[in-house]
Order: sequence, then C-alpha cells, then structure tokens
Amino acid sequence: MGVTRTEIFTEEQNRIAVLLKAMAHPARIAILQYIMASKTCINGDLVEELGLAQATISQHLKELKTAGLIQGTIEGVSVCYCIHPENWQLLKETVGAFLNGYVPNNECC
Amino acid sequence: MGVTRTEIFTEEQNRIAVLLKAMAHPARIAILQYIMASKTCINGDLVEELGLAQATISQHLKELKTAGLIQGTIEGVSVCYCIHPENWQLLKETVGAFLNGYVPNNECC
DNA sequence: AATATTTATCGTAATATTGCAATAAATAAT
DNA sequence: ATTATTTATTGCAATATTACGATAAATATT
Repeated sequence: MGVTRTEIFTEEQNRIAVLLKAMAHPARIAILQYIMASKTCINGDLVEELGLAQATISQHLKELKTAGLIQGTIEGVSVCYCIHPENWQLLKETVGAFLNGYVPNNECC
Repeated sequence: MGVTRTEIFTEEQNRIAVLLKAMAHPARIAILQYIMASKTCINGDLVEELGLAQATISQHLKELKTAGLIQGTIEGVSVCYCIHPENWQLLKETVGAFLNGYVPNNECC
C-alpha cells in the first residue's frame, strides 16, 4: 500500500494532477521562471543561478521535459531549453478551467 | 540529502510550489471538483464517491485545509467542507500570474 | 446510559521524491 | 589525439507521500 491509485480517477483528474505535480517544486518553479525570463535560453547558468548541484538541476529539467512543459535542443556542447509553446497553452487552459470551476455561492459554510 | 532546500528559493517560488503541491494528486483534484459541484457541501459522501478508505480521504481533506484551499465547519456529527473563497481567489491570481509569465517569442529553440 | 454515526488520528508498510557525488557521454578547443 | 566543457545517468541515503486498518473522539439516536 502507498501507491497512488490512478485507476480509480478520471483521465482528466489524473492529467491535471500530473501537470501540477510537475511544477510542484520550488526548484522547478524557479527553473520555469528563469527560462521564461531569459530570451537567449541557453542554460547551465541554472546551476549557479539556483544553488543546486548540476545533477539535481538536470533531474528537474528532465521531469519538466517528461511532463512536456519544456523542450530542449542540443546546441553544440550545451543544451537550449525553453517553454513548450503548445503544451504551455494547453496547461493554461487545463489548469485555468479547473481553477475557474469554482463559482462562489453564499449557500455554503 | 533528500530534503527540499526551501531556503535557497524565494518566498514566491515556495508559495507557488506549496499551492500546486496541495492540488497535485488525483484524489485531491477529485475532492475539489466534488466540493465545487455540490451546492450542499455536506461530505462523507466522498468516501463512497471516490473509492478510497475513510482515513485516506480524511488525510487528503486535512492537506487541502492546511493549504487553505478548503474550510470545514462542524455540522452536528458530520463536517461541512467547502472551497475557501478568498484563498481560492488568491490561488487563481498567484497561479494565473505564474502561468501567464510566459509570452511566446520565436527567438528561441 | 448505551449504541450508532461520523470524522480524526495513530501506527505502519510500500513507494516516491529529493539531493548529491561519481561517472559516463558527447562535443569543442588545443 | 588529448584535454576541457557541458549535460545525462547511476547509485545511493535521507525524507516525504500515499494508503489503510485500528482506534479514538465527538455528537446523535434510542
């Protein structure tokens, strides 16, 4: 026991949870913010920008990439990471729809 | 090793991560959706609605409450849970601002 | 008072996550 | 070719999360 029982939830619930989870770490938020801000988008700067080990950053980048939130293209010896435009749009729509699912009503609590 | 190093990130990055993490589980997405949909908002239905044990649901509710996303008022023997209106608004603004921080530019990747 | 109903908490097992050193892999520079 | 530079992967160790049975706590019902 101790495994998330994804099979009992809807596709949508799992999809939302996966997207949120991919972002649910301060390092990954920081990475995403940094990538958004940097127009040049060559990375490796991340290691000194955040105070984490290179292996740790690489791991977080992989998670973001697996979730489809960023994409990376090899640029010689380094890698250029940037936001995945289409998927980020989908993310905004999916999460936005979920968050806007709440309409305040004064009947409750 | 193995502990999230919150001290090296900004308040904002940690705050966003905590909020996302609170929602980053299909059971908690399902609970939030159910609470949003039910006008009456008396719960305990959740146990049969989702297929999880009562203790597990209670644990997830506690997490959502701790994060400030829901509030619960005692209603006799049962508890009435509903979305925390002000905090949900803040959540939308915080997460929204983060997600909208990306402006597509064709200079990259 | 005794019993039922509902939610919270505790204890525990299984698994997942986080972080880093060490090392590999792959290209660039000398 | 050899040496740097940069990123990925592997292999741990420390913690955190998820789930559930058992039990406690608190109010309703009989």
